[in-house]
Amino acid sequence: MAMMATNEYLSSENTDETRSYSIEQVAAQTGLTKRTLRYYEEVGLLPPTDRTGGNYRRYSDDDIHRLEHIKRLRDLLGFSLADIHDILETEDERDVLKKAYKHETEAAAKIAQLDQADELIRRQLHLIEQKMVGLEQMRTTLKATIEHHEQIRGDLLNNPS
Amino acid sequence: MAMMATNEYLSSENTDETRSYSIEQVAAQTGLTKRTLRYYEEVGLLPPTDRTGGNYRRYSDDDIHRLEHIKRLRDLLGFSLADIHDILETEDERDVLKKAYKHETEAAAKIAQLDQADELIRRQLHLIEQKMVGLEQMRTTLKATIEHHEQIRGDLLNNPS
DNA sequence: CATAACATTGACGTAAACGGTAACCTTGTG
DNA sequence: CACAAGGTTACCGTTTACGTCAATGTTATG
Repeated sequence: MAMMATNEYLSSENTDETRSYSIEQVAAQTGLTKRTLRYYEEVGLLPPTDRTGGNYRRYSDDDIHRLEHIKRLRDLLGFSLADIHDILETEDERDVLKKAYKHETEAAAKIAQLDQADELIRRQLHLIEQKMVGLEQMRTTLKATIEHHEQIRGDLLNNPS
Repeated sequence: MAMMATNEYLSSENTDETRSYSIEQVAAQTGLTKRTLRYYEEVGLLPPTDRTGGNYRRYSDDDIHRLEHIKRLRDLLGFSLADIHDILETEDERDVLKKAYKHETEAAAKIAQLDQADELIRRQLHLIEQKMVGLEQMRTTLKATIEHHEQIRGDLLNNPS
């Protein structure tokens, strides 16, 4: 059943390491619908993907990582797509800074760029930590209730009046 | 400036401890709009409030607490109103169990009820912990980046080539 | 007790985040 | 190479979570 898997990722002259995937494959892998994938591209969450000669979208591994990141931000953290857009923008900006950084020779300028990047990161960190405090608080409350119940159970067994 | 605050919460024969508030007061206190307050009641997030003779809503302290709880779940934790509805339902159910619990004399039955309540709580706990893992992961990544930058800054100062 | 300030219920409007369908084009497979 | 399977844009529909009148009734205050 798993024999004869000879050529599979060699559809073109793709001898190197960069894979590419159809929209259906990406949908299956990420758990997003094809409609959603197109939508995210439309609203600029995902940079325009590569296209085949026949105008078919081709997704890279980086695209998939970005999509998984988006999904985490959306589902786990409850950010709106607008929030996510901003967050990804600061991350992209970080990448830009990183590239500018390499071409910069003045140490002082380099440090200034690092400061600028850190500022963006700290804003995100603050948002995240705020959310964590809220979650932590809820968790503590719930756990306390469970432990309280545990204690009551003990009492009931020791003194079944 | 803070003198002569004689009668203020004595609009009716309200000699005891239960306060009541107008929709505008509640809106101011909770940061929700009046429209939102009515909407939350409409969709069953908030149980129908008391009304005055002229059909004006009157909110209790408990109502305010519930609204603040809803707001935390919504803003900090990014739950949808549907999610929140479920969460509050399990909490309400816990209260119901608690009351039934008091009228129950069989220890075995009491323990069964505790088990049932715990089941609901654990489901919530799981949801919350899932979100926390996601946040934790993001936070770690961001902090690592900042520390990395810190190290680069050090290198730049020691070796300003 | 007049009247300004506040409340009530519709009813319609809207932004976000997709779902679904139509009309048409591309690609892999026997 | 026929053709089923899958892709594209375009466009309209839907749900969620409210915003915004409008018409009307209520409450507080001088």
